[in-house]
Amino acid sequence: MTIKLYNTLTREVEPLTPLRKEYVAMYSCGPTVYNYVHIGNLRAFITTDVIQRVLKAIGGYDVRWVMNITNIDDKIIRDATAGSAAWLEEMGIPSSDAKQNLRAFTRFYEDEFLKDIVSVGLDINHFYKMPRATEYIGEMQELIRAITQNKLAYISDRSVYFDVTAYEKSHAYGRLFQIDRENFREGVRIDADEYDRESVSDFALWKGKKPGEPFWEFEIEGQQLPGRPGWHIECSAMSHALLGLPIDVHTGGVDLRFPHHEDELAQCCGGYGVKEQASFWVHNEHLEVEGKKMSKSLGNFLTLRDLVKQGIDPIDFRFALLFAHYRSKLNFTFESLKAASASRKRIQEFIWDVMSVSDGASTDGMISERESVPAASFQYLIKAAEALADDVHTPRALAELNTFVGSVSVGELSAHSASAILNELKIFNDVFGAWTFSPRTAIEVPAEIVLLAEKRWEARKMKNWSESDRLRDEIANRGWTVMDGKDSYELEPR
RNA sequence: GGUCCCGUGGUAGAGUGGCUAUACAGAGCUCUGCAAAAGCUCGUACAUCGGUUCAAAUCCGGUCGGGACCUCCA
Repeated sequence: MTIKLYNTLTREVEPLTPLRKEYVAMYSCGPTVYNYVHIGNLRAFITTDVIQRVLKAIGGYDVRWVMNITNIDDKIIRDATAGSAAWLEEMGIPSSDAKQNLRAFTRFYEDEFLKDIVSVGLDINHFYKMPRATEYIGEMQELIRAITQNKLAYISDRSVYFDVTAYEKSHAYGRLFQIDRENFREGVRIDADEYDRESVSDFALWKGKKPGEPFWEFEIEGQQLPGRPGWHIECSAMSHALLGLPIDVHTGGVDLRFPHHEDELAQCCGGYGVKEQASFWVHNEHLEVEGKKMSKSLGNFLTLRDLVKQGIDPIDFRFALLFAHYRSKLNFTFESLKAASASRKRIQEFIWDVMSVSDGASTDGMISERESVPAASFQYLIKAAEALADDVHTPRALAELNTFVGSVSVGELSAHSASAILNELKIFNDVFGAWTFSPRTAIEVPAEIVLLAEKRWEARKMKNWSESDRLRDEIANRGWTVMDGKDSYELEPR
């Protein structure tokens, strides 16, 4: 199925035609590892994961997906120094070597990041590469030299800056974001750092070292400029090094359109001489918490840890996000999370019910069984797939999927049809990553509960309703629900 | 100051000129000794004011409200 995506470059939903025969090349801006990621960050990673999965499961493509780890930047340097309040015991003892501290500090948060994305349903095996910025310093320096040779950069005060004015003479700048430079907001700090640049729109490609900071040697134009890379350069260099330019899809949060992506694009065009860095630029909207942007001062700043502490299953969080389109702002509330959780369980129960009818015939990955799915219901699955192909419209796909579930009477299903349905649902789960197709795990019931239940069953057989109800209440008080069947009962945790 | 987005039922969230999702919660019913689970049914929502139109939640304008971005925030 052809996949359509909204492209920030054209402001339109367009069909994706991969540039290469073998695979779709996709690059996603990853985390800056100086803290735990918050749930807003996670939306970006879950979105990009789902896009990647749609390309595979619905588009039928192979995908080479790269997500970078930014392990060098101003905030990291600020926090990763000896004596910093942000330094945690788990990171070990800070040394006098700035680079070593940087490494210990960033590896810690990198590991935490990986744990977090895995728990919200990302599969590390889906990544073609997860490059660390500091491992591509050489490639970045190459690119900076190329840009400088093309007269699109200048050296000032031992740093290197991209010259936007020069670039604009031969290229369009502001393709992803309309910039109104005449009306920069008054009072906002224009110069975010202490480096010298000729124009406020210029940005640093390379920042000269300051005392105590980690640095790399850099020779350019016959000068030695020890320092570190600017923020935007890493994504340009790594997407080029690992995937080759242009790539098919570049993703990130809306806030990255400018300046980060705009500058990335300019660096690629100005340095590598390509017309495009990516065919598609895809940006996810932000997540809000209780109707407000997440911020520490509002006290609505949440990490995955905060949710887990409240007993929330990270997969429920993932699922809750998919109830909204990735380009809409999403209002995260605990109530909607509960709704998503119940909704996810309902489909899980359906899957297990169908599994119990299925003949277990595995036709994994084959769609030849489709005719076995009741035709009236099957159309909903088609619609669900179409919704996913149409700019990854997960809420519409879920609506169709729910309608599908409601349209199937599991009891009337043949074993063969049940298997066919399972195969179809597996394809959707390749996108949603929200369900399991392993058998229901039996839950260990404590012996005392079993004893009470047995006593109750006896009482019930004797039609001693009052005793039976009393025992049920007692079992309920201990956290279990009894469900009576025809000639047996089941216990479930409440 | 500039640029832009949004306001849909109790909640979340689709729809973007007529057919009006979906989920959760809630109500009623069926089933059940009573329950639970499940199934069925239901609510008649589109900020507000005006305009365009045979017809507007959907297009246009005003108002009110919320939000984002404007140099290193996903």
